[in-house]
Amino acid sequence: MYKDLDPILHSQLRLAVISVLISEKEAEFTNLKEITGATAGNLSIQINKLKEAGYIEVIKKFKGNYPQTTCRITKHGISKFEEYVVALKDYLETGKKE
Amino acid sequence: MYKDLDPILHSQLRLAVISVLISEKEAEFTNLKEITGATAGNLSIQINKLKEAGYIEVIKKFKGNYPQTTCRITKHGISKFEEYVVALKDYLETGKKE
DNA sequence: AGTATTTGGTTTATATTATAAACTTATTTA
DNA sequence: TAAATAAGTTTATAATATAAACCAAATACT
Repeated sequence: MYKDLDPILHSQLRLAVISVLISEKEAEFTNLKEITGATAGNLSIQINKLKEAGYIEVIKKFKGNYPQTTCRITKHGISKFEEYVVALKDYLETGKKE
Repeated sequence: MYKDLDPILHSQLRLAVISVLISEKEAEFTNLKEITGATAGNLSIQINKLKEAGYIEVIKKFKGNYPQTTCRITKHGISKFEEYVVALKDYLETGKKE
């Protein structure tokens, strides 16, 4: 009961990024920015944290003349997300505690 | 998609407290401390935040010679929790976004 | 051609949160 | 009567999140 919630994932923006990457497998910075409604600065930092933690990989290329940052979830990221969802269930499912 | 997560509830300890109070309707400080594994200081602060936000009510009495702090969830707290659970689902349910 | 604006970000600074450590008041127990 | 325990609160510090400022290059205006 009440296992610790992974602090990397228990953050609205990082969780949203991972959520997108779980269902889409790959997403660009600008796309993530639009979907999440985050500011570029905040997104930049949170993407870096997810990268540092090994939850995502970040690929920097050029698309035409502009830089392009693409994010992809890693296996580690997927399994951490799954753990997080399981842990969180205990907090959300009420009336089942003893 | 990706509605904002209530910052009052999107906190491991406050969420655990609310989760307990949803299923048990009433709990004492020491009991919450034990269940959540939190330090007394942290719990004291988070209980106060929940009270300030009107999510719980705090009743201070004496049990024998010792002070006793009892927490109870309010209607507002219940509805906020329900909203939070709904909002969070979008982050957790994968492969259903468009 | 020169300047303003946009794109796609990063870095730095600040405000907010969470956590831990120290403290308080009173009560038991040795 | 000194030490330990109970039940917290307050203060200080560390961690996070957010916003604001900045940067380099590209494109658009005039």
